[in-house]
Parts: sequence; C-alpha cells; structure tokens
Amino acid sequence: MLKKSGTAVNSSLSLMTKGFFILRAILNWMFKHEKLASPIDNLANIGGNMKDLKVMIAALLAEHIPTDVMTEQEISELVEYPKNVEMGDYAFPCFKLAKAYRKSPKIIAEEISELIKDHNMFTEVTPIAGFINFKINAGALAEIVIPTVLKEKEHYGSSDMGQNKKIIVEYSSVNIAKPFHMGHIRSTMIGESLHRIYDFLGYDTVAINHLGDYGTQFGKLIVAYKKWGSEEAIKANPIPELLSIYVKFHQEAEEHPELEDEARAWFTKLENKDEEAVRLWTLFRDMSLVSFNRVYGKLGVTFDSYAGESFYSDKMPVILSELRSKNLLQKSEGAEIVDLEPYGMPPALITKKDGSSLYMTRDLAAAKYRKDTYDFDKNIYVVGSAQRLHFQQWFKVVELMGYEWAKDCVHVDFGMVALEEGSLSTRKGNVVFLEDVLDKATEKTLEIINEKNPDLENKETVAQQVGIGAVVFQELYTSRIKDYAFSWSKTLSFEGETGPYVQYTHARACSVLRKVGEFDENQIDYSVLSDDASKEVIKSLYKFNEVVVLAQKNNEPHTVARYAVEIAQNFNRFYHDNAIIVDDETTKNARLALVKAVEIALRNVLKLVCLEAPEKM
RNA sequence: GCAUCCUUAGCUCAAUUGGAUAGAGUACCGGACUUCGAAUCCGUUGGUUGUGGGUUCGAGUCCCACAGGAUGCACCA
Repeated sequence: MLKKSGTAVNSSLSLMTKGFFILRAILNWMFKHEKLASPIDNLANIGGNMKDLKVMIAALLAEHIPTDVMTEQEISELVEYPKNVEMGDYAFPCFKLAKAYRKSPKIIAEEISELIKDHNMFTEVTPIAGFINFKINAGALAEIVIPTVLKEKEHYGSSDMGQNKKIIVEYSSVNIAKPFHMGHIRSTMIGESLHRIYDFLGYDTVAINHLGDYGTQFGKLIVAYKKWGSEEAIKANPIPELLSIYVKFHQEAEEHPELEDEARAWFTKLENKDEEAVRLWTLFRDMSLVSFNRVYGKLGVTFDSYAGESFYSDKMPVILSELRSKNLLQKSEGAEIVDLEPYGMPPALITKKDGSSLYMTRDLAAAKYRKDTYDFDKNIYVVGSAQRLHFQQWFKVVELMGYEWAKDCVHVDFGMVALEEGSLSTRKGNVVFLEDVLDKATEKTLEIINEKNPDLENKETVAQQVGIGAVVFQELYTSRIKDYAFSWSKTLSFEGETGPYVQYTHARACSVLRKVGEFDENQIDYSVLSDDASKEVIKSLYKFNEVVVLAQKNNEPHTVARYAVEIAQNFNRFYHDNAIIVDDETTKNARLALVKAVEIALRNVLKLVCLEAPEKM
C-alpha cells in the first residue's frame, strides 16, 4: 500500500492532537456501543467545540478510507467550507486519494458519497467534480448550537486550551511626555484585542505597557522645566505643556549648545538617583500617565504592568556581564557588538563607545527578567514592522546565550499609519491626536443619535461607545501587516462593515427580546429553523471557537472582527426574511431562541475586539 | 548597495493558510418602512489577483526574475 512519504508529524500541537484522539476515541466507543441515537446527539454532549463537525465528518470518511492511505487526522485537516453555499456546508476534496486508489478524484468522490449518503447528520451528500459536499441538517445543528449558547452565555466560544499557560503581551508602549497620537492606536488595540483573545481561551495573560520613560530626553525636560515650566501648568495640561517646554528646549539649544551639556548632566543625576531629578522625573511620568490613562479608559485598554525602560535601567549590567562571560561580545569601532553575520544579519549593537547601553540591551534585560519573573510560555511584542530586524537580532542573541525560550518570543508586527499628507511624525508637527479622533467620532455619533433616536437615555455614554467603537473596529478590521493612510471620512463612517453596524445589530436583537420579555427556552422545536437564512445564522454561531482559535494562532484580531460582521450580516438577513414575533408560539419561540443566541454571541465577539455592546443606540 | 514586507473590482479590504465559478463593503444606479429598530435589507454594474516564467491533479496563496511602493541596515528608542 502507498504510504505518504516525507509527511512531517506535527509534534508542536501535542495538546490539540491529544484532545483530538480522546474525542475520537469517545466517538468510536459511542458509535460501537450505540449509546447514541445519532452522531448529532453525540455532539450535544461534547458542547460548543467548533471543531467537532469536521472531526465527525473525518471519522465518517475514515471508515471508508484505509489508514495507510490517509490517516483520520489528515482527513480532518482537509475538510473545509465550500466556496459557494449552494454546494454544501462542508466539503472534502478527494484529489490526494487519486494516486493510492488509481482512480480519478471524480469517481472516488462518487463512490464514497454513495457509501455515506444516508447518514442522518446530513440532508445531502453530493459528489461534485472530485469534492464530496455535505449539507448539514440545520434544525439538528440548531438543536446543538442554540442551547449551548444560551447555557454558556458570556463563555460561549471560549475554551480552556490555554490552561496553565502564561502569555505576555507587550503593547502600546507610549513615550512619556509625548503625545498619544493616531500612530499609537495599532499597537494599543491589536495588543488589547490579543490580550482579550488569549484570556478568552483560558491563557493566563500579563499585559505590559513598556513605557518609554527613560533616556537623555528626560535630562532635557528637567532643564526645560527648571527654566520655563511650572508644576501647575503641567498638572493642568500635562502633555501639551511638557511638549511645549521640550520644543522650546530644542529651539533654545540651537543658540545655546551648553543646554545640551546641562541636560546630559541632569540625566546622569537621574541615573544616580539624585533627589530632585527623581522628583521631577516622577512628576513628568505620573502626569503623563494621568492623560494616557484617560485615553486608555476611553478605549477600554488595561495593563497589568507599566514596567518600562526606567524599570530595566539597573538590570542591564547583569546582561552585559553574562554576554561577556559567554564570549558573545566583540569590540568593533569602539562599540560592543554580537556578530550575527553567520545568520545573515548585521551585527547587534549592545553598547555605545562610551559604554552606555542601547535599546537592544534593554530588550534583552527585559526578556530575561520576564522569563525569570513570569516563566512565560509565550512572550509577545506588538510592535511595528519597522523594528523587524531589531527583534530578529535580539531573539537570535537570546538563542546564542543558550536560552531555549528564544523560540517563545514572538514579534507581532504591523504596518505603518500615515496621514494622507504624509507620514505621521511628532517632529514634523504632522500629528493627529488619538483623543481628538475619539472625541470627534463621539461627537458625530451624538449627532446621529439626536437625529435617529432623540429620546435615548444615556446619550453621551452610548455616543462614546459607538463612536469610539467605530474607530477601534476599523483599526482591527484589516490584517496587521499592511500600511494604511488615516482618513477622517473612513474613520467616521458608520455604515456597512463597521463597528456601529455590529453594535446596531446587537441593539436590534436586544430590542426584539425586550419587546417579548420572557419565553420558554426549554421547549423549542428547532426544526422551525431550517430555512436558508436561519441556517446561515446557526452556522455562523457554530464557528465561534474555531474563529477565535484561528485568530490566536495567527495573532490576528481581524479574523474575529470579520467574524463579528459575518454574524451580523447573517442575522440581519434572517431578521428581514422572517417575522419573529408571530402568533404561532412554536415558530415564535424557536426564532426568539435564535435571536437570543445571536445577542449573546455578538456581545462576546464585540468584547474580543474591545467594543461595548449597548442595548439601545 | 544589501535585506525584509506589500501590490487583488473606481476606492477600502477579504479569501478557511495549496482547492471548486476570487468574495464583502463603499461609490454609482434601481427597489423595500401604517407591521419585531432603514446605522437595515434586496437587486444591477464592476476582475488578465502588478508583469513574465516555474512547481502540480489544482496557484491570489509556494519558487525564480522583473517593476512599483514601504521599511530597515552602528552608537535614537
């Protein structure tokens, strides 16, 4: 018999694989002992795990495909969703079987379909051009999915796959005393969303804001403050005031270069824990954090730690001596480097000529500290793609230091945000402040509410939830890696594939449920839900966990954001095609159950992309 | 110069990680509110997936070359 040669056994997914085999074993046992009336009842016992239908189809196919031709897991990995719904809900391509069977995929598909077509799990099993297409029984699927959603509520879609695994996510990492601008939204929101996704999957997460709170610029700030600043002004308006004295410093320093020396001296004092220097630095840091936290509050972003550059300032000598004792450092042009030429990379610069440390040294010290402190399973950095080489370099240095956890460090990179007029840069004054964007979006939302729903209570709160939701959702709706140009008109649009669209759909579902009040969730005839529109909604709901796991695997929140729109679109179509509040109790209750399940799923999915789910808007 | 990433409908973006006829939104045009929320829904139009090769049953996806754009490459972070 033919064996697949050179197929690597996937060892990294041992947990998932184990789960797979356990599940498989249970299924086999149950089938053999006829404990179950149908495979679908079997699913109901398993709960809301999205992978199960694929697994079941694979199990069914495996009964007719010898293991030495293709293992059940290989089959399972090939099961997919057809491009076109008309063809079916699941599909299996038979092309890889052709060699072993010495038959055309078309004929294989036909033969296998014939063997399994009477299965009560499907309404149709059709061979088309080498694919076996499965149409699932919508009512039966609803009977599994909807009660699961109603029962699991805010946990629906979650899992415990990350149990006892520690994940560090570093994101946002803004600079003290500098404006929080539109360019910072990416790291901040991608990071926060990943934070929530990992949490939802049962991981133990630590969210770190690696503040830019150290360096010679603080010497400059101290000098500027002593000459032109005041505590009152800074407390009243921290960032603009700090920025303005910082800018003034640079202007004055052009004519009076001695200011630079003064600044260096003050930074040295700061490093030596001079009382006044530390007091001022603390003031700048605390005041900056007050205004940053206002923005984080609006965005719903939270951190477990703000340990930034200053925190690691005393942890670098240890790393340096470790690099030295491991013979990794070389002198080069007066500086100290780690040679990475064998790995096709430019040298990693570790110390300057004057012996002081650099960015790279800090990241090394921070990573080591985090491993020692948290013993992470994965250490994620949500930082722009401009720093790709930097991360590759120091990950390699960690590896050369002999730490096996180098492989657990991940750079989650993303493209640049530009303005339509050019790049976003504080120095050029080419800045859009993030908070201005959030406020403007809120303002516009309030106008829309006043127009559409003037009697709404808590208008301001809702306007903030929806307006900011629009900005955040837009940010998370596309894949990370691409650059994009910030555009007011796009940011302030609330129709189509937007956050407000999803929120509106949620509010609409709430509205129906509010109108009806209580209904009996336990006596429901799910066969009512076998029309096409209902079926698509149920299928979307069923996918929840699979989508979240995919997002986690790729560290791509946009997978979840797009899923939110998918549920909303399917629900709106259902809503339009079907009257929900009808006289016939059976129909009404079944549809209400669906509405309630959608409401729960939308609330959960919105939370993962950091959006609120207002009940009215 | 070297390296990495990006290029899909007029515009903004997807595409189950190599599967079937490449999909949405937006814009344009045309329909649907005395009835559960019209921030909604339905329909029409829109494509040589930057170009040229290769790999294979099968390529937007993998490989090579080229073009355009972005980013990085020694003392900033």
